Amino acid sequence: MARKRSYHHPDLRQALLEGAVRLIKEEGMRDFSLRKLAAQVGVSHAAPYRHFENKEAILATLMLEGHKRLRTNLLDARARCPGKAVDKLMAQGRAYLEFARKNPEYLSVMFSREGMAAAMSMGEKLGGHQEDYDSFGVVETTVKECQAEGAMDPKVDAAALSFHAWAEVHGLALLRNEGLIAGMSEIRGGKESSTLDAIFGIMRARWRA
Amino acid sequence: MARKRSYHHPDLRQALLEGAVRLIKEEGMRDFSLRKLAAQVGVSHAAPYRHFENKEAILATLMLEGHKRLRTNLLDARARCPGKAVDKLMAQGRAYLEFARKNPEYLSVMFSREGMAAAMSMGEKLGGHQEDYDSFGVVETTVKECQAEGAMDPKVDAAALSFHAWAEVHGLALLRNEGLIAGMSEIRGGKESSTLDAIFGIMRARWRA
DNA sequence: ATCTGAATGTTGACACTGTCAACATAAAAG
DNA sequence: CTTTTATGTTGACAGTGTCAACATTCAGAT
Repeated sequence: MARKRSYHHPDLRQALLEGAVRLIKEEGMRDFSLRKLAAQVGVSHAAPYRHFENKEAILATLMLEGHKRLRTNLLDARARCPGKAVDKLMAQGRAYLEFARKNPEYLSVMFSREGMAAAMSMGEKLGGHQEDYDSFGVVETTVKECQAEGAMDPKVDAAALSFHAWAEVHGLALLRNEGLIAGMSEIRGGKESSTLDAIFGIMRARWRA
Repeated sequence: MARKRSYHHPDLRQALLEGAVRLIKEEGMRDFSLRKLAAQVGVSHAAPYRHFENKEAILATLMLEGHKRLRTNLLDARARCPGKAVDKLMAQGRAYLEFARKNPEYLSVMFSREGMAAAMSMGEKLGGHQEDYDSFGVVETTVKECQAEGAMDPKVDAAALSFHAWAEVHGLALLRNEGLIAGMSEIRGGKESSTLDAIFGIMRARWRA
């Protein structure tokens, strides 16, 4: 019977965030509730309000955290991948999908609700480190490299190209997370992984100049 | 003061579905509640349970309805577009985006929650008309036409190609519905529509054999 | 060390939600 | 006309997000 923690929690804010991730992972985004979270952390049901304005705020924080992690994953993928910019872009696509598979709880938060609207307005409060959460910017940078290397048309708007690449992978990640790809693959007697490989093959071929 | 409707509603089930769409459109998916719906339709808070098992069931029905509508939109787009299969595919992409813009309430339902899982299991109850809800199948058919016309590699799995095309547009629709594209375009001093046009230009160029 | 104010945690309430059981009424079947 | 079935209503229950009032602990000034 570990003696009850002191009246003041050592770092409740952090404990709440970690507990939220765990809870969402276990019971899914839909059943996530503040009261359960408070109970799980071992604190009364209104305590979270000393650290977060409301439920949305804690989710928004998680969303920012997710973009931060995604960004480092993308950066890692680019750094680890030798070769041309196009290959780096493909590597980032795979990293995105892997992130989505391993952290569905983050992805469901990152692109739900008013989405980045809350994150954006909150990002301003966080001081000058907005870059840290700019996962999209990583893609855009790589796209520009592709243009510089002549793999993509330099006359086309880089943002449009980046959005296209992003949407391509983002849509794929969502469809898979909802089980659509697995379902379809099963119906046709195949496996999800092979279907995904095929799709990436198509992407690769299409992106080559 | 129209006299109070008879104790038995002429067609409560349909009224509930229509009311749900209206409510979701007005107040957004998040604030949608059964009790508000019941009140708006002018019926007591438990009445909906005579027509739907629970809240999810009514949303699932809406989801099916959405896929049905999307499907007809895609079919229309294909029928209306003369020319090669690749052009028909592009037309379907634009139709998808238009549907997403005009019916965000449907889209948010169609691809939320366990998504199609509920719809699939429910679709079986609806008898042999499952095709009517198979919006994905329309895309796959067109892709196969592309292969037959030599615009796409016939050796590549048609399902993989279709998923790729679907994800491409689906991701785009979601990013736009969340305001991301509009936001980015604004930042760069452009308009959402022109950004989208650019993206479609890219898609078209990439899909050409 | 003591007093004082701010930070943090708790309790109890409120309005709201989804859902169910018990009841009431209308329509259909016999 | 009676009985059964379909449909709508009322009232309850547990659970939710949120707030105000209260309690406790910590930090800084005296």
